[in-house]
Amino acid sequence: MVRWRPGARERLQAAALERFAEHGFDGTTVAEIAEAAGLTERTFFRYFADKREVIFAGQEQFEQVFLSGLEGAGDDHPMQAVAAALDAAATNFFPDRGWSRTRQAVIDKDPGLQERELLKLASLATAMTEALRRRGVEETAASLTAQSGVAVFRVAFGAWIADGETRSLADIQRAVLAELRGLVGDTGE
Amino acid sequence: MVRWRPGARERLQAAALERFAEHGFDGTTVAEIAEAAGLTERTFFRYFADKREVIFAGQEQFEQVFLSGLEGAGDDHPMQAVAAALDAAATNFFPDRGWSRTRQAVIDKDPGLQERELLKLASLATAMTEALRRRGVEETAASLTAQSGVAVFRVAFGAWIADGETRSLADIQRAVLAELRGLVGDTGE
DNA sequence: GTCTATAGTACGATAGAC
DNA sequence: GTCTATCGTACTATAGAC
Repeated sequence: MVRWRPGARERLQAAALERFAEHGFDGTTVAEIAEAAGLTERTFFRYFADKREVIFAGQEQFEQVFLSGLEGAGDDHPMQAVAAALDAAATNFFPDRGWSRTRQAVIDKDPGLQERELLKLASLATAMTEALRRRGVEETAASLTAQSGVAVFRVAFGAWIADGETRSLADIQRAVLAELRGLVGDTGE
Repeated sequence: MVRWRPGARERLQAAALERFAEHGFDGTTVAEIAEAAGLTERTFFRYFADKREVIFAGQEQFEQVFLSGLEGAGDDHPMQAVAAALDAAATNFFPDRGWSRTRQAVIDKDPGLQERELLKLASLATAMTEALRRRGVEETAASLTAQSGVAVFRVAFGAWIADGETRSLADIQRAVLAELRGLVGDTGE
């Protein structure tokens, strides 16, 4: 007989997503999530700094995939390094489109979760900015490139989980990036 | 003898910013802010949905200036319309660099306020996306253009409030936009 | 694991302005 | 009388302190 079953973190995350999807984020208390996972409220907060974090765990890994993609890129134009990072992220991080759809539907219904998502994406942009700086890219350029990359990811991800979409995330990202080039590049000043 | 002084909202905002700057966001309670404004906690929440909102009031006006700038633009390339919106916003909305610095310093110290700021900027991007759609711009292009515009604003605003900076926000924005064009446009695929 | 401060909600009471 | 700004109280949940 074990004193506690392993995988507490994962059980909490699964229970949370399930209940959020059914009763909404505000309609679910931390106590309910903990109980469904066979734990106490106190334990929940040992794993997650706040209630929202249970939806965003694994962020470090997510960021890491982008950064590895960046490092792996050659000594190219910064925007090409970001393109490589997007490719690396798409092929290494999103296995299950259905799960992504459920999770995003939960987030899209709650402003508090949207805030947290934006903070995570901003943190990703900051990390990419710093990585570009380390490659010798100047401050403003690094920041703009990183933010453009995140914008491409956001738009592409939204398309990827749309109903009926069958292309891979990597394919969509390449298409979106090409479109961005056309939009921003030749404005015929 | 009047029962209540006018300008309750403004008094609350001023008291809040002052105290946040001195004791931090977490180090200030709603009750303290209300008391400093000669009101009660209950009244605070009549004006602001939550504690963070007191820092972000006037957002509708801010958004409106961007949208007016967009509408005012001719039948140009979408990115040029966004450039016009940025110009309009810079010339009509930021009178006091010192106040902006204080406010931003408060925000930059608190992740909760950063989240809210990102949500507001995302809401601005959404509004600009919809305005572009109304001009006949296709969905993905509208979203990318709007997000690029907001990215330019963020980077330029950060530079504008930096120590020693003397250029106008409008000037900085034009420079940043030009840099973005160079970065995204000619990646020599 | 218990205790507590704070944020935020719900419903209601009061009282001046008109 | 209606409208609107304020305040009172009681309550729940989050989150941090002990």
